[in-house]
Amino acid sequence: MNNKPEESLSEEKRSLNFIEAIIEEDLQNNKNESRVHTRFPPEPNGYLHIGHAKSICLNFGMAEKYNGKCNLRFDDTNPEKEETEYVDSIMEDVQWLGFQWDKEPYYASDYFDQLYEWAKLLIRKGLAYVDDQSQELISQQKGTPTRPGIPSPFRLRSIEENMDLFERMKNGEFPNGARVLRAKIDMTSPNMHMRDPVLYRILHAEHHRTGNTWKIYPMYDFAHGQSDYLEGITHSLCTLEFEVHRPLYDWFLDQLIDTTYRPRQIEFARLNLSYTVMSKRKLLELVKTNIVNGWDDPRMPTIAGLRRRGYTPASIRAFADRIGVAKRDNVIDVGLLEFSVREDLNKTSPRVMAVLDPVKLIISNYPEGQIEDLELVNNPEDLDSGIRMVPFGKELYIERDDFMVDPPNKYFRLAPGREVRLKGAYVIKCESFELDSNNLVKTIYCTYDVETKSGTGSKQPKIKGTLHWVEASNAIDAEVRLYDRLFMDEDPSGHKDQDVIAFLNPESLKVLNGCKLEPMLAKAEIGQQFQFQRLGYFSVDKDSLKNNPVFNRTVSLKDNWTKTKGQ
RNA sequence: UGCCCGAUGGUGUAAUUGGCAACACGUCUGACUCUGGAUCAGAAGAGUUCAGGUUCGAGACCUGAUCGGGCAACCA
Repeated sequence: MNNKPEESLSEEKRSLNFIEAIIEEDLQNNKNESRVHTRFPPEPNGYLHIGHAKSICLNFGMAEKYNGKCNLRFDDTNPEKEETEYVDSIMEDVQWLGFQWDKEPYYASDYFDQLYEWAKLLIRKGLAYVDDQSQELISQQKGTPTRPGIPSPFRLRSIEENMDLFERMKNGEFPNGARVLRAKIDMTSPNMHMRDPVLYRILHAEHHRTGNTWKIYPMYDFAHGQSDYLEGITHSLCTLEFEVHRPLYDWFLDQLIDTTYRPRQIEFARLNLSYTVMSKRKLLELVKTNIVNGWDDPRMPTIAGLRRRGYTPASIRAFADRIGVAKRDNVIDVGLLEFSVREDLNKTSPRVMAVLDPVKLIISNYPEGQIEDLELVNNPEDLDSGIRMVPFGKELYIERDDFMVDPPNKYFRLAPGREVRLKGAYVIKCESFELDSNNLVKTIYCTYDVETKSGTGSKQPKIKGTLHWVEASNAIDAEVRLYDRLFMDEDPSGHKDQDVIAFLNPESLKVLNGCKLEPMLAKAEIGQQFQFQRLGYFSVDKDSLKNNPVFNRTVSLKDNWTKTKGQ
């Protein structure tokens, strides 16, 4: 596990976040035998995104830090939305991030029998009843946050009748929506969740694991706390919107369990990222409407998308570490995520030469037909990475951006009469250039000075600019995909009157063909990562073909020139 | 107009029993550089939403207000 940034952060005396403070207090008080057992409880109804990554790092992180355990539990109580495809992707993503759950993955559906028994216990205790009313009626009677609700006419049904009806619900005697099982709590509670919440609904649907054995399914509230209890969870971390559910979480446990052991729900603020949408519903919509190419489209904030984009597990963990946890709403600058990958990739990825927008450069005084192999350092940040040979010759490609016919004086690159260093090769001087019929530069003619050869050359003049290049006859062609933020608005979901679609960035994907790469890249394998010198970090996409590798730009290098240029 | 949360530089997070606000990203200088990257050195930027109160002393405690978020799915 590459966790250098994490290490360096934790070496300093880091103050505790509010969850760590609670855990340490519990530990001191010997609460729950001083165990720490957390869980990551996704619903398998979509792919995990960077917001889940925060939760994963938190839950598994707390377990690691306090020598505890962390379960993976699928919260699969709604068969209509859940699929095994999602279960698989979630397991893959959690492991890819570098975490391993305790024992086997668990499922709320593992507890359906126990939950059913508990529901009957509630009925026997006179704390639950079957309501025959329609959804609309129940919702009307619920009142509003400012107005108390009124009791259902079925609230006073006998225990026997409730038991009978509930069993028949279970047996599938009634159609969807005909009846529900409700807790009998308080229809006037200021907390809407305590106004006789629904415990079970009738759903004639096939469940991804239990198939057709169940005709009734528990609601989240009736399943979550009890599942925590059954798994021995001590600290049940969830996001802020569940804060008002906590009294109910505790109420069920108090009614159903008589041990002193209790899991405790603690809420934290979910992650928001600028220029990004995070709701599963909206992400699903992007996928379904083909605005992006699937859940793992590199523009998606999904873990699968980030992975395909070239983000590393270590960089995401470092990111999660840096953003911290608290209870106030927050919007993290995507720049911080980008910083985290750059930081990681800078130390680990080999440098290579790639010209994305090639223009031909001819060195007039270089021997015709001569090719020489030059030694290039693979990664100056990691001397163990060694060197490689790169062919150099009379005809090269350089980046179109690296030549200007009439440059401003702060331009350190090539221009008529100016000198520049070719990375790892020679200093060249531009003598002339040729335009095509569209007035675009077609060929640049230079001369070189043999004496200036990198490393061995006797002349090492001070030269401001260094360009990357690729020798023409040995270059391989590639497709390069440049990604930009998917949305142009800082807070695309923050507009009540407009859908996020209105803020899509039309230039979020630019596909470049005919890019020229140094020959060793022909052997690059899917998922491999490189720094294209002076351009950014790129990783080999799964769409790559034998003779047409495809590279995704993970993130560009920081670039002061674009900044100066823009001023 | 009910209940529950929250409020600290541009953005996040910190300040352990109250002792004159720290760290990271970003921004701006400068050095260095065969990546306008990295690295290194430095700077600017908040007096902690507001008003009262407790105290020798409050970002921390109390009261009230303001602002923001959440809660009325047979979703999670």
